[in-house]
Amino acid sequence: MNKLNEKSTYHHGDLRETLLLVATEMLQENGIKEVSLRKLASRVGVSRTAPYHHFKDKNALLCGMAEKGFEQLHQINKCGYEDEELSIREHFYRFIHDYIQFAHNNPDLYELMFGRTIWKDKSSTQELRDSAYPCFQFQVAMTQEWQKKGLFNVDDNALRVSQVLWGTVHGIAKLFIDGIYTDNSKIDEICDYAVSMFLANSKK
Amino acid sequence: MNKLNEKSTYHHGDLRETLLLVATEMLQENGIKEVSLRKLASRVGVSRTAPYHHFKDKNALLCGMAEKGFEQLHQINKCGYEDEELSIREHFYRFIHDYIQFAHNNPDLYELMFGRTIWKDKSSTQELRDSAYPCFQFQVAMTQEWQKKGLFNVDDNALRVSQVLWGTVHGIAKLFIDGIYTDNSKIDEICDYAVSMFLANSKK
DNA sequence: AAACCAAAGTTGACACTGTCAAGTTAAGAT
DNA sequence: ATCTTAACTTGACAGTGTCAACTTTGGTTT
Repeated sequence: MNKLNEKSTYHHGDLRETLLLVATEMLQENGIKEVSLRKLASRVGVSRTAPYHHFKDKNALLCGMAEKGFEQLHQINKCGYEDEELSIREHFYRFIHDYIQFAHNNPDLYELMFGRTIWKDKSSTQELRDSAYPCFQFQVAMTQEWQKKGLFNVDDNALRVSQVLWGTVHGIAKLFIDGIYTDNSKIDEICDYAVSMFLANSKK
Repeated sequence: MNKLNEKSTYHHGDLRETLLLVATEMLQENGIKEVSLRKLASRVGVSRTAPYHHFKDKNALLCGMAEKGFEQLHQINKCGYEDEELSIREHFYRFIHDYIQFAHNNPDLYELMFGRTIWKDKSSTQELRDSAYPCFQFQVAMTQEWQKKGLFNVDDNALRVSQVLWGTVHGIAKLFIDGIYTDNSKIDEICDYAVSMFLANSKK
């Protein structure tokens, strides 16, 4: 377990974390298609099947990577929300911009986090859900807070507002990172329009 | 070339179409992960590499499948739009509902049509683009028409309105079919809310 | 009618993938 | 000093996409 003494190569010491790290590197460099357990293992300098002592299968590894992604995104949301310099309206702006920016900066990770591969067929691990749900819930809580403060109609169901809101942000993000909206220079402009649309009849 | 005389088995006669058809069946049955060229070929009753005479590679086959999907979706949009019984507002309702319904009915096909696999890295075929772009453009044209008729603010950039609108619809659809929004019974409710949100300060 | 060509379909081969079973190493507890 | 057990390795298997070389066939040209 000595990271300093590098002599003992048989036991890696911190393989699980290293695998997650390097796999995420590979994901960002060449996309999900190039993330194979064998290439990963060889790049980390370990045998083909070593990862199986830390992850049940490839799906579990992918879930682990997505998990870290949700922690990042959650952190970004928190930071924006806790910035006391901003008005409510600015908080809302910032949420949308930061969210889409995150997706744009980490397209393959974002794809992984929200993609079918991980979520359908109940193939998500418990750990993934434990990291993703609080992130989702934080977004609902923020929306609720904004609603209370007059940004949205208080009569509307808060969950629905938040679902439509997240849908919009998620949809725009995906259309960009999947290469269907191709003009990246227009991201901010589209974000701005989305914001103004949501706040069209807000009193604040 | 005789479909009736089934004796000559060497030449299939209509392999390209059959491959697209059966591949799409496989997609709907067991998801993209179970669509392999070899299983497809064997199911069609042809050798492993026969498909290569009709599609450059697997990607081209997938593009071909998506192509058909866009034709379907385009048709659905047209049908809804050309229904003369409906008011403008109802047309708008119908577009959103039909769109999300299509995605919900064909989750894997929808995933394929709009996913990274096909669009990123310029890996889309010319034929796919020729079938997808008119479909996208029709949606922009509809939005423009609605804008003219007073559903949206005429001062806003029509392309932006349409991009945000499509983003919302696409995002909600994806969150459902990817298994992140899990309560399918709430689809209509969310659609309704999205519609009312977009038309909050419409004059019509 | 004979010869020919190009399209359509075949088999063999290769490198790559995820994953299992069985064996090896070594770190830490008794 | 011994033992347990987690971490790691090698060998093996079935499955994948795709290439090259070969065979069959239908239609066109002489």
